[in-house]
Amino acid sequence: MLDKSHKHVTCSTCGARKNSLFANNCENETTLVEEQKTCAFYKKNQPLFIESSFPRGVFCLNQGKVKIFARGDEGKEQIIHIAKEGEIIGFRAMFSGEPYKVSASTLEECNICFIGKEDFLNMIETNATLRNGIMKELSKELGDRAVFITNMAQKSVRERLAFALLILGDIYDKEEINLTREDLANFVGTATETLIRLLKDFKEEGIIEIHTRKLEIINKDKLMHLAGK
Amino acid sequence: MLDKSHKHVTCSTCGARKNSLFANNCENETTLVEEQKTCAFYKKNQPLFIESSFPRGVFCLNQGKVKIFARGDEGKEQIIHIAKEGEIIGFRAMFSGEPYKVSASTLEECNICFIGKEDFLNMIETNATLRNGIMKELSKELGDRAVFITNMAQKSVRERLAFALLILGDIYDKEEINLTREDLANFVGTATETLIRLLKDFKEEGIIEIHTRKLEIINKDKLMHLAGK
DNA sequence: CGAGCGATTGAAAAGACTCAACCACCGTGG
DNA sequence: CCACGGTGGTTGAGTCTTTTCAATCGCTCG
Repeated sequence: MLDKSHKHVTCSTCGARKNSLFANNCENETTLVEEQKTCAFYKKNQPLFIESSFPRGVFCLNQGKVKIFARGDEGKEQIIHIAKEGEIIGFRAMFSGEPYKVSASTLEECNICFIGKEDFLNMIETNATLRNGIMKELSKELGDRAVFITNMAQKSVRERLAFALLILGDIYDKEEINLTREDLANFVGTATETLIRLLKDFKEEGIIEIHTRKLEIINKDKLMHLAGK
Repeated sequence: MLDKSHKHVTCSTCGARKNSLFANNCENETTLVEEQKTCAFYKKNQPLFIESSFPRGVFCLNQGKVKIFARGDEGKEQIIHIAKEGEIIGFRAMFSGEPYKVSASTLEECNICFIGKEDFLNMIETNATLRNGIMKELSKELGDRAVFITNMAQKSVRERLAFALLILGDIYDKEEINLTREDLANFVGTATETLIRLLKDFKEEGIIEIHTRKLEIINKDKLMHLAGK
């Protein structure tokens, strides 16, 4: 549980920054960000931004998990990515000149800082290291999404679930995976019922443990094999 | 048919450049590119680069169409994008530091120029307009791929085919769509047989005309409706 | 003219989805 | 403290889309 009273995060002492694109900022750059940002506590299931609206800045995730998702024609969510501590969220739309093509929403209680568009773009313009980091990140994600598309198109739901659990295992690291069945289904790209049946199979095969809603990966090797790696 | 003897393209007179990210280059920048690039004629079905190899530079498509695809575990291609005249190909891997996650291969006879990695990265570093164009492009594609993923996960094959044909209609512009059934199936993300059956349906519904291998879109409105737009 | 690849068709099987019902846990308010 | 309502989780049955496999066709190129 987060300390809800502590809503202000200081960049210079921010633990999440070490793993972020701001990691290589020097001291006066950090101070600059510190002055420009605002900071807020988010409850579970609160939106950061919504598809088709226009971006006003970027979000810096200090604590918690955030889902990035698009909505299909019937309104069903497709989760594209789950962001964890240290990630900067929403910078894509800073450059594209388009409205957001995805939405972002907290999966749990979060501490999130905000940097305005102007400030962020200025930083990009003047700080080559940061800029290169951003370009690298954009590029990496683009590659990841090519793989994601291919998985969606060619793998069975069972294989995709295995793949998804591996990704989630990394994201949740030492914690247990903690998502609603619906969110997990929307990440895998399947119906909730199908997902539940497959989880049961995985459990019976000794691949995962199910602790009510939380999932624990028992046999990572088997998962990797299933995912086709 | 291309004039195969004319293998050299001059940037300053290159028609494709007008629609490219190099469009805003000033004269001496254009001269610079001109000096650095090499130029080649490609036959049909020739690879530009292959997944998991390391990038040596970027490709500038002067004439023709190029498919960008990933391979699934069984080797089946998933076409992610089809590039046309004016597009710069392979710059993602310039920044990511990773090997290519996709392959590129010509779909027809092409004229393609090549700019080495060093030269390209220098240009990016010094030319802010070009750089911003690249960042914008990376961002746009990232957004497009979120939509692509969602379509794959949620739409039926029929809907995806409609969607694909609309995209192809734009890419082939005034020409007729000219792909093997297999390539089209690998773009839509389905089996070749399924694709063929659906094409037949579309034809019977007066949506497309089939001229042996080439396809002509007759009723774009109906397609848009089918694609769920 | 024949080989071979790409295109097409049919039939059967499999995977996944939908719908409907039911359960279980949790927080709320009486 | 307990009944209530609601959300999220689970199960079963039936249906439908899509895939797979096998066979045939037909054009094009050498």
